[in-house]
Amino acid sequence: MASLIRKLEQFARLSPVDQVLLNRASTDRVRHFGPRVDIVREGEKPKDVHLILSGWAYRYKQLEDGRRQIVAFFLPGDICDVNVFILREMDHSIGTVTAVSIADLSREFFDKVAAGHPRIVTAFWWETLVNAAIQREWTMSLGQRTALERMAHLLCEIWLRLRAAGLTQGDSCDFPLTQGDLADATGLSKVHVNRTLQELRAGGLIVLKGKTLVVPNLERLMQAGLFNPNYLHMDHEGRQLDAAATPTDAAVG
Amino acid sequence: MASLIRKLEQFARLSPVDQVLLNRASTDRVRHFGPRVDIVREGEKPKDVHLILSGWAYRYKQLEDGRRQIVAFFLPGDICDVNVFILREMDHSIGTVTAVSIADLSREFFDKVAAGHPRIVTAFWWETLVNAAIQREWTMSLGQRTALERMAHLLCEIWLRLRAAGLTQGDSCDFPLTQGDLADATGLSKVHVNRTLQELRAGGLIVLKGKTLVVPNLERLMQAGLFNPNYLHMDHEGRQLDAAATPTDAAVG
DNA sequence: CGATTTATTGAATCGACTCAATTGATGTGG
DNA sequence: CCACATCAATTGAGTCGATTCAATAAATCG
Repeated sequence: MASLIRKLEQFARLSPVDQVLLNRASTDRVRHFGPRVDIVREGEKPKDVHLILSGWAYRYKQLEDGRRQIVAFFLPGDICDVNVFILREMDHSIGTVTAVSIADLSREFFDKVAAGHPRIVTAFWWETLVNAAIQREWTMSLGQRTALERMAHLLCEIWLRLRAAGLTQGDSCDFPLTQGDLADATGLSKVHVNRTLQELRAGGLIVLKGKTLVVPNLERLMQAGLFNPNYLHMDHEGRQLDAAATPTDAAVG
Repeated sequence: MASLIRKLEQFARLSPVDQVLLNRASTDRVRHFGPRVDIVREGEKPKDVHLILSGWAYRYKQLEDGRRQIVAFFLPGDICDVNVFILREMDHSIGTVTAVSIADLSREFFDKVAAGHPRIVTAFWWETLVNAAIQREWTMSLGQRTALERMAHLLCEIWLRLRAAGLTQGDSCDFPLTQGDLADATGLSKVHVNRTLQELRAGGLIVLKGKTLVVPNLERLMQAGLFNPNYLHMDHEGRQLDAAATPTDAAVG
């Protein structure tokens, strides 16, 4: 599908044959889910790899006593976990935020890719490495950043990822997460998320209302979140150093 | 080297040819570092993949103002990041705790593996997926677990990983981390780490003195840390196969 | 439209932090 | 091998960021 190819092309030049393969894989076995539903549950045997075609989802883990941590967000074009099926069981669950469409990618698809599509292999490695970097950055946020920084940082990450996927319109975007979701993602309480968002609003860093987020000045939000975009590794081929200093119009893709 | 092969064999059966290749790669270009030294720095162009032959190291990120987060520990047999060199620059640093020996694995090595050693490819994917799972678990810890749970959890993880590498002796092991390291890894202050360790000691969950850790009762420590080992994916099919190789003191250097 | 979820506000509390000082290890050079 | 310096661990006291509890207001939905 468009946003996956677009994303992967950021990194590796895909041949027409590569693209045909990806297109076929992403239209072959498609499933649809409603909002607030589990796609995958901890303990299950992973059968396929999931490609998000549309909608938002998250990866989460839960403790016996109910404490829940969202450990990642999935946006359109994201692949849940390249090659997970080599593991015996899932160590986490995946749930939807909005209605979601996914394509199931089979083991056979990956075997085929491995056998004859080196560019896609490289692109998948890149996706994997970036996801790992994002996860590290979350660790950093939860360990070191204050509530305000953490929230600002998360919003920057989502914003840049949405923008790279072509899902922002000017300085605004759809934003279906509730404050409860943000709480589970940032490790804060719902109440404190509310207060933190108010602080960001008061500083003119965001406008968040209904299910729309507006970022009037990405630079300032990045500063507030001590956000350094290097970990997203959106800067390959011709892109210059210092993507941080480059304002919004340096859209990716 | 022994502990890498041992680890990978846990997951995939490696052929003699596979093993020769790995052995050659891990004795080919070896470097030695002192304790408390950086092996890799944020911003550098990743040139090789590093395999830890001996010693402890960590991956860390740092903010402008000095706040530092350790995001992962490396123990003997660990590979820093399969395939990192496809990224333009490092988004984090790697530093040593003790003296460390590493082998540098080149791009050519990985190309060779990809071309003719499917078992190693699978094993590397497994390593990658497990590392990702560990990172998620850290996110969970930092976001949801209390100081005590967090510390207990971290100690469990390190313990199991050391044990899998054959680096525990009965119920004790070498433990070169300072309370400052533990603070940077758990997102707690040094003072609070100290108090948390005392609490664990008082509960008889650990004995930590000098640079030695004793875990008298792993079960209880796991309970204290709400530790579920599933995320380490140590339970796979391949393990049954080699009943011959028993976990004794297989040399690590 | 009532029902339910989501967002907001206030007040009291607590876990973890900072500051600051002391003790205990470890290490090094004379 | 001691003396000194340094780094790591411990303890106490006061503070603060974020939490919990609790209630109300505003959206959203069937």
